[in-house]
Amino acid sequence: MPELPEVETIRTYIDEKAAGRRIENMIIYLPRLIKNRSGDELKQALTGRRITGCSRKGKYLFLHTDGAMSLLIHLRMTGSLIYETGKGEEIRAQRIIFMLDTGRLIYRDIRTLGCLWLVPSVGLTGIQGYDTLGPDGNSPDFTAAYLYSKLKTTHRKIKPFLLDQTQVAGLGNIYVDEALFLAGLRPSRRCDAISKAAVQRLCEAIHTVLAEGLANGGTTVRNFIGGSGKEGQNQSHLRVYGREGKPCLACGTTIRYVKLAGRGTHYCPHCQR
DNA sequence: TAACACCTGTAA
DNA sequence: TTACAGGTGTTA
Repeated sequence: MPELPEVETIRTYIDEKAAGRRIENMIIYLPRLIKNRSGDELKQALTGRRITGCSRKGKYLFLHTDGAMSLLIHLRMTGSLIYETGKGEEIRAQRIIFMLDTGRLIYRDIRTLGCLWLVPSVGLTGIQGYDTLGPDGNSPDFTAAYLYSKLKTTHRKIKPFLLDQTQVAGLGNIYVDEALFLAGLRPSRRCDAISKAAVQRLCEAIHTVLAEGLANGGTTVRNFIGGSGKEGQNQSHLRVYGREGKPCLACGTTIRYVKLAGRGTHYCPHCQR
């Protein structure tokens, strides 16, 4: 479920449930998900450590421990984290289980595209995608002035630019389509051809759609996600994503679906220019 | 910058 | 059977 609002929803939940818990053992069903260590090395480094909290940057989760090393997690397409107490049913597609002093933390992932890394608890992680993240799209650092300075120097199309995590972190396919609709911009618009006024609208639109997603506990599409206890509610608030063939909520024009930069893309041909 | 690769599951 | 899916790193 992984764009910024979904990852942040999981972060809140995990921070609440797992902070203060001690890792007593680990069951690693799929060690290849751990990208920079063997399963045994991960187990060695984390067993006996206490989880001190969970933070997030972009779409990455950082599970902090009281030891020298901590755990960095990227959920990719279908990863999720679940905290369980008691016996419980076996969860489908569980890939790694952290047995805690109270309950257990389960990394679940249907498509197994997710990534976990053992990283230093302090300082740079050495993980390229993480260390090079741009400002979070919902942070005060992500301003219209920043965005304009980046856009004016590149001829890329705006949608792939916004998906580039080194420019702005946390946006994915859903929230980019939603933000471009709110800003009235075609996904194929060239970055250097967007006016200052439109950049202002786009910056505000990004803050708006991320805040909405967060307020609604994230977006849940395709029932197999679920995960962190409860599903999000933002799917019923989407304006264009998944609405191809349906009327635009603003003007009634049929929402169009095209492929852009390899991603399914939804827009209103009348409202977005 | 586009295609492909990594995977599994579901819907057309 | 095929296309597609909330992502991203590598390769042509």
